[in-house]
Amino acid sequence: MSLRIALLGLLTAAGPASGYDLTKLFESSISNAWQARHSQIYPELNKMAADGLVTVEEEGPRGRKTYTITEEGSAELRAWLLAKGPSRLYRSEGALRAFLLPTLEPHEAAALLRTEAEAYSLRLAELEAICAAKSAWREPRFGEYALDLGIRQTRLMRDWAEETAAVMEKAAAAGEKDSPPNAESSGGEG
Amino acid sequence: MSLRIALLGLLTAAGPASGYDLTKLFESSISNAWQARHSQIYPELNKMAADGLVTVEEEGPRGRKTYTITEEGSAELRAWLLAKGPSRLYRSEGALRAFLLPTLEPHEAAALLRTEAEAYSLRLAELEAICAAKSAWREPRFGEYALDLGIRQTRLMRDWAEETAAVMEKAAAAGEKDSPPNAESSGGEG
DNA sequence: CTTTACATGTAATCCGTTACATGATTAG
DNA sequence: CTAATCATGTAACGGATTACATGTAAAG
Repeated sequence: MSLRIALLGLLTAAGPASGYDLTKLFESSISNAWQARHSQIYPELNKMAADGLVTVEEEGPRGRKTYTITEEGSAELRAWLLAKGPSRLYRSEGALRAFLLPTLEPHEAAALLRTEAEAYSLRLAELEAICAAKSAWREPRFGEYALDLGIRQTRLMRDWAEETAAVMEKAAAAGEKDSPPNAESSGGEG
Repeated sequence: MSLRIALLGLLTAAGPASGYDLTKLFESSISNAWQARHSQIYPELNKMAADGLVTVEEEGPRGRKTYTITEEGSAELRAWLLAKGPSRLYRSEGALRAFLLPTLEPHEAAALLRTEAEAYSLRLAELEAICAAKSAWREPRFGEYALDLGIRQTRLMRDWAEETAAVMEKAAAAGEKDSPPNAESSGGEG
């Protein structure tokens, strides 16, 4: 369902667009929250057309089909947004990796975190560049809020990675993986 | 692949466990980053056993099978963590919703954001409670870093939602959906 | 003419969710 | 005896990825 909703949102925000356009829009705008490849988008658009949520208003040069959202499509999008329900589907390979890092030796984990932090820095720079030179949306502020969110999230990941790396480096320096932070008395626990 | 890795990680961190245990561990620990139901976990464990990544060391009362990670399993987990590649699979229905909010009227969006913010507040309280009374992991600090990350992310979402709600409320009060923030001179930019 | 970008699709496979199905053990 | 919890599984369906497949138009 989410893919369908995302497409309806993009069509609302960017105006009529082809599957090709929507594929690129996905990458350049919404990929921070959701991802889809053209192989998923094209069939979905066909289904949506069959369901009356979009129409093909115009056919261009090389088989290009320009989709326009219908009233029914707008209603569907609106209904989805207004329907509550804490349907919080969330998956992040980055967070999963973060979770599993302590299964490595501290110095290994620290090194990885530093690398990750750098990647997040780069990503952050990209996002800030997009923020500076943003494309023309039909809806003026569309994407701005989400971009803001994306920047905040990326910054958070970078900071977390760096701080955690620092902690792990300290642990590595302190000697061992299993030694607790306070290295004074050895509390015997099973 | 991620599911398999997550299970290997949990078996490393928590020690031998049954599919049932792992299902609960998923919910209580890693659900902030990844989700899986028992219907996915049980078959996966069987496949992993077939692949030699885990073994059934012990069979308990009602068909209970206790899985233990093997050397091969540890190697697989380790390899996955050390193998880089910015394979950042990320999906968040919450972020998607955020992205699409500006397609609503500002006052509607604001109301939704307030609701979301409240939900995040609750979630935050839950996570902080887990943080206070955390369970005993085999690896001492396992899950701590990820929990810290989860708390930060939840707080970020709450704050973002509140701030964005404020902006939208202001926009709603200013009158219209399409009026830009600076209502003075119309800066002409292409 | 050749390369690049535009443009759309399908098929095989895998991942994930929901629903169905079963039964043992424990606590009251 | 009954209900709750423990414990494992399968089947049907839908969502997502990868690879395959095709062809047009524009730019050099």
